[in-house]
Amino acid sequence: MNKPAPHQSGCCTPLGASRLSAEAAQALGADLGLLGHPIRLQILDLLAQHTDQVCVCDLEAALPVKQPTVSHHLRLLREAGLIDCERKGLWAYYFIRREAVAALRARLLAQLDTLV
Amino acid sequence: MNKPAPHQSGCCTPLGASRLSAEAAQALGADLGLLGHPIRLQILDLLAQHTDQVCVCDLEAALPVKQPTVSHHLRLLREAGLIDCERKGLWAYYFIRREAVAALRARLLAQLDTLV
DNA sequence: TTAGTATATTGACAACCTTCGATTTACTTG
DNA sequence: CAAGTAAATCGAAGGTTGTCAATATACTAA
Repeated sequence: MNKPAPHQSGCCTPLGASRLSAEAAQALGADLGLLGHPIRLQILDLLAQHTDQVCVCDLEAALPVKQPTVSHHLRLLREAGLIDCERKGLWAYYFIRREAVAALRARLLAQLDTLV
Repeated sequence: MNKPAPHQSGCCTPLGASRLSAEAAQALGADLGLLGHPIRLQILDLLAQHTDQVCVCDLEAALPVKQPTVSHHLRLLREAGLIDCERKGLWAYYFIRREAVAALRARLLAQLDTLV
């Protein structure tokens, strides 16, 4: 991305680079973007309040979207490592990976702290 | 959204409702979605590391997008109350509203804690 | 008043995301 | 084996979001 010529008049002193690199902002944005969807938040919440595994059919029943959509969001959360599943015959049982959620929480918190 | 008939076979015990209501999930998702963009994160970071106000032209110089795009993201952040600005003649000086960021941080933290 | 400048807004376009019907896959059971 | 079922995947439609050129706005200064 080529920057335009700076202003000629002295409105201000030029800033240094952001502490947050473009790559770091991209990564943090991806984390936040993953969490930033109501269905995914509800899935995480449902899984978080059950110590045992939860069958997909129960998630479908608790959520206001159809089966392929639930499956899609489960995939995104699984690919991000926040949840995992175990297949037992026909059924799939999902569970939250609390250590991954805790790590994500810690990362977000660390970044948010620098903004306050 | 009409739910399909539940399975006939006993794969599991039906879940109760999520602790996170659909509305709460929507609101939390909006908060996260606002933060979940690299340019907005960089803007917040740039403003956060300066105690004084920052001229728009400096933000433009520090970001890899063009002027209207910067203006667009500044508007979203301002409408969310996370930043504000003061116009001085031709120039606009933006600043972070640390108490609003802190409130957002607290809200996110409270919700994330229930997931761990 | 005229020319010039910084920022905001508009409008159009592209990229991305979400959703769901249809289908496939993988399994169980008769 | 064939029939049936749960979940994943595919593919298309619709919606939202991000981007920028062009323009408008609001101000300064000659």
